[in-house]
Amino acid sequence: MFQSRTHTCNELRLENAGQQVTLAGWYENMRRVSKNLGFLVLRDFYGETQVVIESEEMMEQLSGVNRESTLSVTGVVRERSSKNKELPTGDIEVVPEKIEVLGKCYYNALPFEISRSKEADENARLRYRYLDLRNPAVKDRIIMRSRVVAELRRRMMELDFYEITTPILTCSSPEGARDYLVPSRNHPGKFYALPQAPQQFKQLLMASGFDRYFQIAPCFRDEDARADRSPGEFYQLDMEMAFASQEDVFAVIEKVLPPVFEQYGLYDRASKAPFARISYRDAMERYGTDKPDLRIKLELSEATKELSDCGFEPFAGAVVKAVVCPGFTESRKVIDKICSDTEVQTGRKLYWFKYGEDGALTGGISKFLAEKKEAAAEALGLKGGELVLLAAGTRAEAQKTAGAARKIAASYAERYMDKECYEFCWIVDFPMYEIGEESGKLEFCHNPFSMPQGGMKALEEQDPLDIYAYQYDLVCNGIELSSGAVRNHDPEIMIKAFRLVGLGEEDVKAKFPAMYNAFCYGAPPHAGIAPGVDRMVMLLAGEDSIREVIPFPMNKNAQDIMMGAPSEVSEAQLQDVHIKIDIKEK
RNA sequence: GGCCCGGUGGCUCAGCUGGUUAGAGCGCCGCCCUGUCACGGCGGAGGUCGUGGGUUCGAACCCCAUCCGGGUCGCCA
Repeated sequence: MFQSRTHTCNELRLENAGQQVTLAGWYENMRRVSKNLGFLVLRDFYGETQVVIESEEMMEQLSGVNRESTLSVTGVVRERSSKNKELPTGDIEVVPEKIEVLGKCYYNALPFEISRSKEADENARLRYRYLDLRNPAVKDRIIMRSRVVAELRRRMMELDFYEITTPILTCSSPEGARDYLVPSRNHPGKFYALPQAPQQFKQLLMASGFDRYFQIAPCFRDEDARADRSPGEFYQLDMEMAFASQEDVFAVIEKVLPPVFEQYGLYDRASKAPFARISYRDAMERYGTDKPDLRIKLELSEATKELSDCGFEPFAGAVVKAVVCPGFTESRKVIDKICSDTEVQTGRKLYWFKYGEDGALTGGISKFLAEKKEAAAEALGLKGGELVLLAAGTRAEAQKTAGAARKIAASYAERYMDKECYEFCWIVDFPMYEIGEESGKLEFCHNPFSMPQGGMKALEEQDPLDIYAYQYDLVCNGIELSSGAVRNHDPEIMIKAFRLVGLGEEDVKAKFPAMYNAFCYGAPPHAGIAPGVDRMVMLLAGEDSIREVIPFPMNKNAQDIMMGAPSEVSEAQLQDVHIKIDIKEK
């Protein structure tokens, strides 16, 4: 048996000098100064400690040991003659009497340098994730995630929410993302599905009489990955409240999230309750997106009336949206960059002109605007010194392009952005229905379980396209953290809502039998939300890739190249679950 | 599935308009160095330039195909 450690590698200080100690950890590095003097760095979960080698014998013993082997070091703590202020243990070193190799590293060339693994090839990092995670900078993200999750739990419980687990093996749901399927052994030809979210179960908990539910819930969706969307599986802070309105849900989130963001995030400022509430339509008009970054002080202006018939061909008969950038002093080069970046991102052209201190129009498309100068200046509130960026097209195209230009302009000119904070907002009043682009027919805009604003009366009397849902998104710094809704708990309203898109009572019963039946036995009005945990931690850590905050992430193609998942299975296993493989050749 | 970017020693990358023997830093090996802390100095090993085909007197570089990785659009109630 090896000697137990007496201290961790981040524990010893000057006052420990003279003590006999045993440390254990990874052999990170050796700075060899001579034949009989070298400085070995020992690293464990907690930190690192310098071990000074002063004998030729011990130097020789270690010359046969590869870095990243695990060692046990027993010796005496000594004050360093030259201290390292950068290191918590930098005042001392351990003079070893005995060094024992606990776990040999068999390779003298690693796939990448541990301390620089973040620069290594993604594939190598994933394949050797256990080496990647030895890098403190990588490991710290995972620790942070653990602390954030613990803090979210603590705060939810403090608000009388109960964490309740819901099934992982459940049934396939007809809407939404592709399911992950699990074949059933006892029921030939039938399948379980992994839940895309605990949506129906949490609503059933409400119908069961639970008042406040939450769960750090694993969710499974078989959809393609993005930098901010891990393939296959992810976690949500899923919550639901009975006898609750939209405002009740907002109040909980506004209480729970800002302190966690301030405590664990890059920035120590987060929005205070209440967060800004912006209707979906307003968000599109003012920011050109339904997930606005409110740290950017610019907003879109409407210039259709003044400019659509100014004689500039691309504006003719089009909606024109403008981004007015006051006090713009950057070079022509920067303006060109804003335009080209916007075009790359949206596929649409961005136009511009400058409004001088003297009221003169210069640059860009200014010569087309001479006649409309006064009207435009008034409509856009120009005072002098502005750069005006212009986008044209259908309303949606102009909004989207100007929205992108707003973000890009702010990224080139710092004065338009107070970067060092977390700006939350609620996007509310999403339309209940829309005309599907493919079908050309009326469809649910988001979630068929949402309560239409105005209830049955709205469904019966209003144009479906004018009906809003009690459906909301939580947005922080331009990132969508969550959708949520006041649910439709009334079977009659549910059926009516489905009727409008051409589905009937039988469809509701067939697709969501448990929920429909449960709601026929007296259901509480309820509402909830489910912010993405991975995405929140990513935002707090300032990481651009979601893989940095997941302990064992899959690659873009939903493969775990370390474990080899997905993998083939034996014929016997397939027979057990009544599966025949039939792969079509390309 | 579409589009964009990339693939060059173990790792990160440079390599111009196609032109001698494909370079650098890190790591590895050897020698030197008694206080380093990204230790330093000297020397060395290590390359089918993703793969296949083509153009050319000549290809890491140009063309075609293909594989792999990342990003993005579709998709994600």
